[in-house]
Amino acid sequence: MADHKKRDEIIIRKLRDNGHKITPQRMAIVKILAKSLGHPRVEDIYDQIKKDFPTMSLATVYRNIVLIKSLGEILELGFPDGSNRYDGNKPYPHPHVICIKCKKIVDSDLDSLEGLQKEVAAATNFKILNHRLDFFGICSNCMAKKV
Amino acid sequence: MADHKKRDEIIIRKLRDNGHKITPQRMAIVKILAKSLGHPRVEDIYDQIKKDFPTMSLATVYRNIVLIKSLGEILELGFPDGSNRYDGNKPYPHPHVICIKCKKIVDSDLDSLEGLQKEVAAATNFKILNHRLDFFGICSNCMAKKV
DNA sequence: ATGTTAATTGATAATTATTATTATTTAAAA
DNA sequence: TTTTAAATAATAATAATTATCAATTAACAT
Repeated sequence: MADHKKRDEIIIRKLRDNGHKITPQRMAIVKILAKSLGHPRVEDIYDQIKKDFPTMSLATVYRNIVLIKSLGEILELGFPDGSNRYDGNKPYPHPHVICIKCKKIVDSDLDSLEGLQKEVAAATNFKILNHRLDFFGICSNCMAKKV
Repeated sequence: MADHKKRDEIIIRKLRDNGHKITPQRMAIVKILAKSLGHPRVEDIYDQIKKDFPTMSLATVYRNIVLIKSLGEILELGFPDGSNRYDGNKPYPHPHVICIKCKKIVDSDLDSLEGLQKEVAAATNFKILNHRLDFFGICSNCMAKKV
């Protein structure tokens, strides 16, 4: 919880340092991004905030996500099915494990892929800047259901 | 080239075996998927085929991609920016190296991630079925340009 | 505290990629 | 050939995101 508060503050400071105003809507979006552990979608964020800001526009959520993303403070996870989710707590690339049944996303604690990355860079002559690794499968919960 | 021809035939046979008709449009789509090494987009396929079939409908391209994908004969690469590309030659998961400037996609010859996959499965208690690994960077060509 | 101003917002239109619909055509089997 | 279910072309519908623009407001300077 102390961590989440810190994430808020880090993101807000970054916004201020870059000359952006802190509106109540923006603050609310940052707080949700910082505290939610479940990789929320735009709609999840929108729905949550509408409780406090019934007039909140969906466009405002999109705009702020673009902004905060451009500052490097959230990680955008675009999936093959076209859906997007956001991680406001670990804004750097890290492997995810995704349940194809319940759509739950779990962060993996795998060591970094630096070794692989260097290998690939050498083989392809690319300057590698970023990577993305997802594992798709079925979580133990959904497995137990055996539907 | 013999390889490409073989890919054609493999996909066509798979279609026949599953009771699908081989129309000229379908054949053309398969041929392009089988011979193009550049991970074409739907539009690329559409544009190429329109040379031979000026009345080809875009929907036909989509329909056939869905079909061939459902037979496991092409790999769909949905990217974080929402774009989709298709690989008709290596329909199983393999790492890609993508240039963020010129959008070129190179197949990596990395060994499989089976080790990692097992590690992740054990740590998360998931049954892992699939994975996706992309490296993003700048290719040597774009690097040289130094724009 | 108040005024000023550029940034931000809300509302909604536009865009883009994909999917659905439907009348027509056609590949493949009888 | 004839038959028929599958496939196609044309286009409408959908869904997610982005653009537009008039109205509002946070932050700074009085």
